Amino acid sequence: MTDRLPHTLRSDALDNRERILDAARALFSADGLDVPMREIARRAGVGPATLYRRFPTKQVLVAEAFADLLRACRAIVDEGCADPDPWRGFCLVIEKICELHARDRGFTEAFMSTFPGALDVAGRAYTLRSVAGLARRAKDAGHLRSDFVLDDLILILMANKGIHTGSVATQVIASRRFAGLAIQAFEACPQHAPLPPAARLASAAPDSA
Amino acid sequence: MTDRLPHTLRSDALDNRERILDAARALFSADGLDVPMREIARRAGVGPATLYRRFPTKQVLVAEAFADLLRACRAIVDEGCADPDPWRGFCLVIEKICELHARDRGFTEAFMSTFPGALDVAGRAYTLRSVAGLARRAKDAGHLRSDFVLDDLILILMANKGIHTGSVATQVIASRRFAGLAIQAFEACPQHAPLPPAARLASAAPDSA
DNA sequence: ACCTAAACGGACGGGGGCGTCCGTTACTGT
DNA sequence: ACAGTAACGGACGCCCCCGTCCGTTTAGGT
Repeated sequence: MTDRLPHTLRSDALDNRERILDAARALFSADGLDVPMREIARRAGVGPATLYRRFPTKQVLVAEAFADLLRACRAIVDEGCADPDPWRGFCLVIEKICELHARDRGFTEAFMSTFPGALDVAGRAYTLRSVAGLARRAKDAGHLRSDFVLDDLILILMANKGIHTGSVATQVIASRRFAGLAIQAFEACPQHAPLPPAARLASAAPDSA
Repeated sequence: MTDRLPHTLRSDALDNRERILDAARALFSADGLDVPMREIARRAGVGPATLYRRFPTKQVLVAEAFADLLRACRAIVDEGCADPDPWRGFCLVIEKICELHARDRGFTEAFMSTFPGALDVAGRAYTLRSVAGLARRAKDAGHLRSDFVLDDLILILMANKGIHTGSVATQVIASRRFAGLAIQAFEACPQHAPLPPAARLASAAPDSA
């Protein structure tokens, strides 16, 4: 290494980085995002300085820790959009994302931007647009109620976040039940009473659905 | 006053007590339960010691601060139960309680026993039983879906808690919309797909509904 | 084997919340 | 008016978290 600026980490550094991410994922998942940085460091078997050297701010750590889970989230949306039956795809998105959030408390907080900007906004906007298209098709197929707006999905996700139980197991069960209720509410139905107006929740919503 | 143990407070003490409760209500309502005790004291214009003298623990303060709101909550349930149309009463309970929670963040946290034991369990159990009776009648009338269980109501309340927005105004709008969706999901409907099983959330539920 | 710099982590100072003690203030009843 | 005591609040010590510095260790190229 005769050159400056080594863009490659030393083997031990890389190892520690991986252990830190593992520890962060485990703790965030169980206890939410507000675990002390030092506890992550302790669990990873490194000093606080090492943690801060690798991830200068908590947001960076959160973003890196949940990068693949966020990818999984986007994959779910893509899978739903790929379904030939738009209503089935729509239901699948709700069910799977609710379950994902039920399994990981930290991810939910990160996803809902408790830490603003922790997750990339660009991808989020794109994902929202995909879901909007899916909803459009589900409406045209006559399965999704016509007064559904994208904000309703955000609303449901936010609401799902509020479900806290003791264990992850019951959390998942409760969340599944909730998703079932939500789907029921979204399904087009002849007796269809008009809903109260929706609140504007998503920042970007060019045409609402 | 020649006797010991004055069970009556001095006038200034009583005044301060009232100001503390007001400050606590205002701050809890806006920011949730985890505002620092000192900030409540500061806002009330008293020293920290006075606050701790009057309310030895935060739970006591919370319980006293939300006593009347809790009464309002019970009044809503009573009103719903008194409605000759059980389904209308049931809807009213959901709508009003959701709105109440939307208006006061601290009350929601207290109600959901983020602080365990902050609100009296006895009254809660009684209230739950009342709602159970109401649900029973709404089912018999054929308006509430038959697979509804009391835990679903808890679930909805927990979910409603998860809805956070910037202002109280949008919070209420969002919560109203959510209540509308919940009611829609609970309404008996011919196309009625079976729901995923419910999780056990309420501690006391002798016969579930 | 050796040298260099990357990497490490113990330790520090700062900030904030908590609950309590104690000297001072000011109600209240005579 | 006065005494006596309830009530007050500034200040203290404790703990936990944060982010950084610096002396030490160790990987990795020669």
